[in-house]
Amino acid sequence: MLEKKQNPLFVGTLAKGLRVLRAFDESHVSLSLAELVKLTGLEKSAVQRLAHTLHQEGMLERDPGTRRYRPSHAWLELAYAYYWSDPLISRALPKLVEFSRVHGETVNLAQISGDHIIYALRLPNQRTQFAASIIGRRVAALGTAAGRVMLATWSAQEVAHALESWPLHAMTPKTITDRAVIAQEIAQAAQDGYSLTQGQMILNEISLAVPITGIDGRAHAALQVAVSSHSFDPERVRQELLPALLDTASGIPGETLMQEPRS
Amino acid sequence: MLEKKQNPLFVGTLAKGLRVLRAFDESHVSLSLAELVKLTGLEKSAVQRLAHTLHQEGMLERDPGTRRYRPSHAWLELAYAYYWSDPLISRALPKLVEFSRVHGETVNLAQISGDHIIYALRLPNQRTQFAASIIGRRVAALGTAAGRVMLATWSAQEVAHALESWPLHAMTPKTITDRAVIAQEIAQAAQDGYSLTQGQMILNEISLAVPITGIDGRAHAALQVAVSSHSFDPERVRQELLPALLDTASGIPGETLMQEPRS
DNA sequence: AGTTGATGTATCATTATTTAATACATAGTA
DNA sequence: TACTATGTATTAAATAATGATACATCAACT
Repeated sequence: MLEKKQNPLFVGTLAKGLRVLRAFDESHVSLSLAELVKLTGLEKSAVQRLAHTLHQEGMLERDPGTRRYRPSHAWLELAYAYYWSDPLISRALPKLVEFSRVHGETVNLAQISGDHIIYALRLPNQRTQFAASIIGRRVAALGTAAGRVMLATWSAQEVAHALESWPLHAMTPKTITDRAVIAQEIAQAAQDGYSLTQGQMILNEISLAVPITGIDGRAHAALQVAVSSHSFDPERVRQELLPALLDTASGIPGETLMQEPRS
Repeated sequence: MLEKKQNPLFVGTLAKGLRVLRAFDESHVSLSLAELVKLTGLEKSAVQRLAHTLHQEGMLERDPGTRRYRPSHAWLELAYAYYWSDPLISRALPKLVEFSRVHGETVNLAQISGDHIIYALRLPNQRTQFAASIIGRRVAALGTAAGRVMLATWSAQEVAHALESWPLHAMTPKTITDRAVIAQEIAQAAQDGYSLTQGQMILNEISLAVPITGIDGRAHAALQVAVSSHSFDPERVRQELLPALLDTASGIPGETLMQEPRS
């Protein structure tokens, strides 16, 4: 039915079901059948059946009154399984907790995910925007200190490729959209071993990121602290937070050397 | 192919795909094709196709060397969508952050989910077990202070039903498995407005929970603090933490009165 | 009240898709 | 080298998903 022919191993029905799940996001917190039809582009009958099945299987809640579908607790259980599956998480979490406890500032673990970063762990400390406090958020990597400091550990070709092809979205009036400037920032981060941004995601926010590097020196994750520019200026961040953050990051091995044994 | 006949709206293929996803948990962090076959009970060919599709669609990572499948970052994105969809989360989060900042102790938001509780928000402060620090964990409700204090706001019939039919698993040598004793605890919690347990989930841990009640007085969520019995005794918890926790919980409305508008 | 339009629900013949068996490929072990 | 377990590829067969359609329900408007 769809124009795109695939490998015979491809199960279209499952892919469609996933499209229904992924229709939910921060601007679509609950969806009616008709809305699902619009968002997924699937047939009304198909959405009816898929949503029914997802509901039966406990993946979607349904409001009996409005008949709208919502994500279920199962979506949090999946995150739980993810956390166990990613070996970096268990190594990083205690260090983040310790940093948060000592410094009382917001600290995050970001991982590269294609051309975005995703926040895998967040320990919010100050009042901040909701989106900036919850895990799973994806942001264009080039626009973040975390993304830049990871790129700073990569090869020149990889950086060049990222600079010309990765997306970049203006989030605040101060967001840098000039890729040449970002190239500079990455080069600077490569020298300094950290990246610091101001007001890129949220106004009046200073963000400091350091890489979590593996044995080959390449980073796929970064530690990041976010502070308000009302309480900090960049210099104070460098003096008070940077050494501790570097220290914390160095205590987190960036790579696993062995595979999991059979279960 | 399965013996169970369903509503014609039920799409079996999608349900099978979900079974593959749900095969991953804390003791199955990565799975080979053969292991997926065992765990899901599906045909090898089916698993081959479903896993292939989930991989194509970005729901499963695959190690090119070992050919084992793992959860992908998409699992965290789903949690992100969940957080936006549940209106309690955005109301509770800033209060939890504030509590955590002021008291420096671990605080959680638990929600009832069938006969289990699920930890929807966690702000760990002290070093503690990994499982106790990450969101999405489900625990038998009767065995937790949070579950008991929620039940304490329910009707006598509901409590009776829960006491006789809900599961209960011994996690530590001190775990109470006598349902009569738990009945007592619930009755006590109904009087006190809080529930306090010691060493039920983790030895040397004291857990204090208070309900988040809606206008009808029934709770579907609870705030819970966990402290080490090395630093606290129950009396000190009651004196130092309980008033603040009650205060925090009372600042979180437990129910929404209006529905979301169309998108 | 009655009409209209939008949404959710139910049914069913058609056929495209999944199925499950099998054969082949590859890798690790004895 | 042979053996076993695991992953991959290819089919014919028929099951199970499809999508069109009809019906039901509800809200808004005249």
